[in-house]
Amino acid sequence: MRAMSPPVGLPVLAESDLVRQVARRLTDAIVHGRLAPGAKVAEAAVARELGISRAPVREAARLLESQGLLKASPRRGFFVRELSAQEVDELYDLRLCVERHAAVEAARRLTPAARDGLRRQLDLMRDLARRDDPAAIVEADYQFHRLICEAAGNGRLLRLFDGLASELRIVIGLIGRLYDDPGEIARTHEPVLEAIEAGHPERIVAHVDHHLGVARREVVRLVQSLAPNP
Amino acid sequence: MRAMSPPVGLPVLAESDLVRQVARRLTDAIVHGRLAPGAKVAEAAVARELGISRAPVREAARLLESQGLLKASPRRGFFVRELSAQEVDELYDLRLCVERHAAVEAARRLTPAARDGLRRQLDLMRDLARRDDPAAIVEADYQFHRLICEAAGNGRLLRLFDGLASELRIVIGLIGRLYDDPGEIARTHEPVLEAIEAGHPERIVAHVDHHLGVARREVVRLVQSLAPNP
DNA sequence: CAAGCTGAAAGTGTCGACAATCGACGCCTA
DNA sequence: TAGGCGTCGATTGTCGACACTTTCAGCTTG
Repeated sequence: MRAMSPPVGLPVLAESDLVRQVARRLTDAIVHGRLAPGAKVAEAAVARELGISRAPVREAARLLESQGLLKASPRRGFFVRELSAQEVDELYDLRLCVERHAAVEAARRLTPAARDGLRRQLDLMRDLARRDDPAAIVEADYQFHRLICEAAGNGRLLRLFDGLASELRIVIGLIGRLYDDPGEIARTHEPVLEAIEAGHPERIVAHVDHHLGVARREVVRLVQSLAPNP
Repeated sequence: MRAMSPPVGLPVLAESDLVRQVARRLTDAIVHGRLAPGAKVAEAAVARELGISRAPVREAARLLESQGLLKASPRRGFFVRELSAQEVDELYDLRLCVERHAAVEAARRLTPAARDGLRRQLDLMRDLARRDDPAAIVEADYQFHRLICEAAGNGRLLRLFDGLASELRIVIGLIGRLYDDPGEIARTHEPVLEAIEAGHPERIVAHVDHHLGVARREVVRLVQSLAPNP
């Protein structure tokens, strides 16, 4: 039942729940850019590399397809999703929609613990900005937004945010350095948190809009510069 | 540049993709109540019934799991998702968030064609209300909201709406008769469309809020009355 | 009579195999 | 030399098989 052939290289996966593990590994490879957009994900190759059979790989691929990380082309296989500038724009449109709501809700039911978590995350970002570690900053940025969604107290909203964010990571992981001035991130996040703490819905929406608007323009522009062909 | 042979080769050959077909059948069975919430979906049984092997069934089940229609329990199989009143509430929260945005965007870029489509859909609902066909009314209701999301011109938003709606269908299909007064549906939709045509964001949001708020309370109440036991 | 144990049946997780299909390469034809 | 056609290898879609788990009915026991 276990793979008998001695596969070289990668550690053989533990049994059961292979699907989730494969999905995690593939996701990781995609958001970290080891699998570039458009790259083919051959089931046989993945299976060989992990020392398992193709069945779990196929199921994991379906999972990632439904999350928008892979694209299935019948009879041809799975490919890492390619995001056009317009699709990135659409994604940010939804993020705006979702995060406005999340921030307002988070303000309505802000617990001291959630507030502290957000403050700590902001401090962390300021710290990372000083050290100039682009990857860590992007991660911390993501976590800050995620904490807001978490504080909104709607589990499904959080899942939705994760889905949008993971799709965006396809391109963001590629970009590497998202902002020219790392310190800018902390500065644009701060008013968002302040507005949440103050609890003024209009100010919250305004600041979220501004912050995401800046990020959106940046990412869209970078995506366009990456793929300038029609 | 090469000249592609047939400029319009519309009929893509029937994808021999069993997975999609199985997914469609299972989805159908769930939203039409033939598979009740909590029911076990045994792959072997489904495969036997359809005369195919288990592999495509498993993949289809994963697909539906990611859509929230099924729930996977490791080593035990797949079960039709059970929605608590709170989860339904959360779903409506997201619908509110998404449909507000969709309606405002739809108003911003309303084409005559989209406007006509919405008007026709409203007429259809009025018609169905007179005939008192609950299932058809629910379907027409769904289509009206979907048209608004379509008019918003964001493909991903539409997919998101479809996801939320299909989850809600688990319970709505169960309820059967959603409103006591069928004519009420048309009446609560009308101001939404009018606000969209008028193009006043605040009025749009207000009417969407009101309409969905009514529906939400109704569905949540019915779900609670259906499953008040632990 | 209820509770716990036992064993078999059913079902899942995974595997290797096989036919159908796709893409690429090279050959033939103008 | 450019373009179309057939063949070959590689990959996908699907299948049946097997070991391990879970479930459940029937039996034993307190």
